[in-house]
Amino acid sequence: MPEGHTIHRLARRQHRQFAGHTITVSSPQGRFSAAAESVDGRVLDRVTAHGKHLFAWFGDRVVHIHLGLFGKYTAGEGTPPHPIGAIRMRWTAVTGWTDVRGPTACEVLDPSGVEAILARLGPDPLARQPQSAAAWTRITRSKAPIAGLLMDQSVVAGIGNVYRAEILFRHRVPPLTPGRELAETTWECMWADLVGLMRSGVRSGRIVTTEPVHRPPAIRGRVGRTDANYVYRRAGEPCRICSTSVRAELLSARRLYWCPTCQAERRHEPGTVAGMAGRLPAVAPSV
DNA sequence: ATAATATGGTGAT
DNA sequence: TCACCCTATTATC
Repeated sequence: MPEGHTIHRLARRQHRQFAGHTITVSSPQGRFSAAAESVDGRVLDRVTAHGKHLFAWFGDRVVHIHLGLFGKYTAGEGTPPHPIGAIRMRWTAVTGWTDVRGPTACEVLDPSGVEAILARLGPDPLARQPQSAAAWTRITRSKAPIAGLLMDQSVVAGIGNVYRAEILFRHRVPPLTPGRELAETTWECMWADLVGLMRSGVRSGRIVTTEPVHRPPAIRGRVGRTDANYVYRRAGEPCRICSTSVRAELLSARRLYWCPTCQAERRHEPGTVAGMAGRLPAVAPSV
């Protein structure tokens, strides 16, 4: 389930488990064997993340992972299990092991290769010092729909289909609003909200975007799988706020979910906080 | 058993 | 806009 929060969570976990240790790097599946050899037996310095990209630094060689839609990591302590399925890359160290399956990208880069990737990514809400300015510059100069811009990793890095749908709902923004028609105050609210939601996602390992008041009481403190979001994957179900049937349509080959009532077209009113005013608190929900 | 689907991205047309 | 890559899980026959 890889949106930005997943990658940052992995980076943190891998850093904690493996940094400072000698790593045995292999490719049970074989497709990464040659590159694995170039970092095998090195000491891992650190693991970093930007957007959906993961970087494991071994001196001047950097393993770059992008999980894509299907990629997954598994990990554990002790000796690794017998390989089952297609394990592209496996690490083993005295502290344990980790496997990755199905990544879109699994390659060894030099630092300039990393720079090239970072250069084409927009600001990441999960950065230590989140900087929204560059994203706003792109949005306010574009006539493309805001729903598309949010998914464009060169505008904002780390948002995926869930955060996209949910952040638009939480700020009552019609998904097809051209970027240039979005009020700056609305964008500032959306960005601040993204920072909170995604940080909460890193902590919990899931994407919970509903406010407690909009979902049934949590059972044993656990938010139900079907109660975690407002519109994502809820096509045809009643909106949690107004009961209108949630709609879904394909936009650039990705399914877009929204409530046609809560996110209705409305006249742009410069200088007003069109977003969360009077509707949702400007804080991330407690999970 | 087979098909559809999924939180993503690239490169050709 | 489309074809395609990657893998696992869920839905349908």
